[in-house]
Amino acid sequence: MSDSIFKAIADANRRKILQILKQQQSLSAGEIATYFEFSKASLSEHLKILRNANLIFAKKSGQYIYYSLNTSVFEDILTWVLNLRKSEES
Amino acid sequence: MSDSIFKAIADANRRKILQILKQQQSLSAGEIATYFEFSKASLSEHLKILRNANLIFAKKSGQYIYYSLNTSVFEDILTWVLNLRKSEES
DNA sequence: TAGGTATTTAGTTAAATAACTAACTATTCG
DNA sequence: CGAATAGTTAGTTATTTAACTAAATACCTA
Repeated sequence: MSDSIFKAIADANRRKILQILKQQQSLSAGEIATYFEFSKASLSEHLKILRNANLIFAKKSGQYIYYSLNTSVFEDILTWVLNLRKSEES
Repeated sequence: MSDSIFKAIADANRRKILQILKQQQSLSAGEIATYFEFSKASLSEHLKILRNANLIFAKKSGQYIYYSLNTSVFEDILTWVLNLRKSEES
């Protein structure tokens, strides 16, 4: 279970990106940027971290790159949490 | 949903502490320290971060402080993950 | 009370992180 | 081709984080 996932979701802005993508299905980097105050370069860095953690997909189409959630990776976090939550079974 | 929880679980050593406490129910700081290479002062800092995030309980007994998991807080993380995982419902 | 053990706090340092601006790459379209 | 747009990469800087050692606090026991 990759450390990069936990690092990725440790940042509030990145968690916000995930929420936005949950709601909007698929958005270009520029569209995501409209939700934030910081520069596009900063957003690009956040997207890279989310991509490296496999939390989002990127699909290039023309001059745009569309991002969407990779919901399957959340299963891993889920498993981790459930394991700690349950009082029996190691 | 507190940022401090995500920050707390972002560190691999702290996640290891949670796993150890899951298995052992309740351990003193010194007992937890035997699982790690780093100093007791460093461990103490990690425990403080986990305590501030409400992920663990501390109960003083004589000269020892016993730590245990606060499993109820994992419900919050669970809710967060489930919300992102499900494809409908915002 | 003095000495020992357990743990935390204070102060420091090195490494990691998040932001910025500027420059670069890729694509579109006149 | 050349300009405009979208996005990333490079390089810098300030802040945060995780570690260390040393000192402080708290409790126990002879």
